[in-house]
Amino acid sequence: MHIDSETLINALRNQGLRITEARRAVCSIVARRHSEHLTAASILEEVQADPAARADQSTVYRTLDALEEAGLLVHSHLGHGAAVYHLASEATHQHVVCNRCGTTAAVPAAGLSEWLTQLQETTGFEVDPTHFAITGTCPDCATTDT
Amino acid sequence: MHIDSETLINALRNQGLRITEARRAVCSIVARRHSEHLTAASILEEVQADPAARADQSTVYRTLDALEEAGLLVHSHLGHGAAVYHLASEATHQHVVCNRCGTTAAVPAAGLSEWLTQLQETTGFEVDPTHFAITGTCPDCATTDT
DNA sequence: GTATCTGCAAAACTTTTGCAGTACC
DNA sequence: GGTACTGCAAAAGTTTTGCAGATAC
Repeated sequence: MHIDSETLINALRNQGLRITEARRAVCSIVARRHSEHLTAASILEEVQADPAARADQSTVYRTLDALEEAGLLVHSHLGHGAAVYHLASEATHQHVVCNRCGTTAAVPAAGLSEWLTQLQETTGFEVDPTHFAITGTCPDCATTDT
Repeated sequence: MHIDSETLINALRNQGLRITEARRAVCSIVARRHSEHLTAASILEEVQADPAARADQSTVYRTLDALEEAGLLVHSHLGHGAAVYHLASEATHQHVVCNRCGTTAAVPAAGLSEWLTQLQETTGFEVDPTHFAITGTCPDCATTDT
């Protein structure tokens, strides 16, 4: 289910936030590229590439924060570098990340939820299944170099 | 099983690396404080506090890298901030990290290994169970503020 | 003696912040 | 009109790098 730009904008409006060009631009990019691993840097680059919509770095971060506050967006740390952002509605999947090439793969839901439940019961933590990444070595890198 | 400083030093020597005061100092700290969540900053602080062993920031990082290369040390990212280092021999446990207060808890092994095996089979990744952190909200923070 | 290490300093990289001006409602 | 947002610029925090000099082997 894809969220469109308007949905994001409306959600911001419902939070009492003002709708500005910069926010429209960021929402538009986030909505359009919802299936990718968006980093703040790539969003920034795309916003600044559009002469009609340029927004400053700090504005991009502040907008991403606002979207997170509103519960529409989540970020996760997939590796050593920058955080990646996804729509909260799509954040139901987890990732394994290759620690050599950065390739990611989706973690199959099977088995995960039982384990998370168990983890939650044992530790008392309310585990957030959207904010973690698992590292490993992808099949390609594993064969390329033992 | 605790690794002592000499074991680390010897391993470095076996890699053909030179044994310097700075490396001894870092190895000593890592060995002594093996059970803690050591950050580069805390190691640096401790090294510099010892007048007989001061080492520069860059030297600390380079030594930690060398120990990782040698397979004696691993680092993981538990949150938004700095990486934490542990001895590879002790890196058999995983962590849940509270995304509010930073408290960590150990993940019980029960259930984990089956799930990891399953994950490994499905994705083809050689999953590294030592380098990931799971975020969530710890019991304290969950009650403090809903 | 020489290749490796070290210290220093500065840069790289991501993210945050202060502040004066702009624009949304 | 007033408050919230923006852009700019600079800072903060962690990690990396270039280089000249020191040191382990």
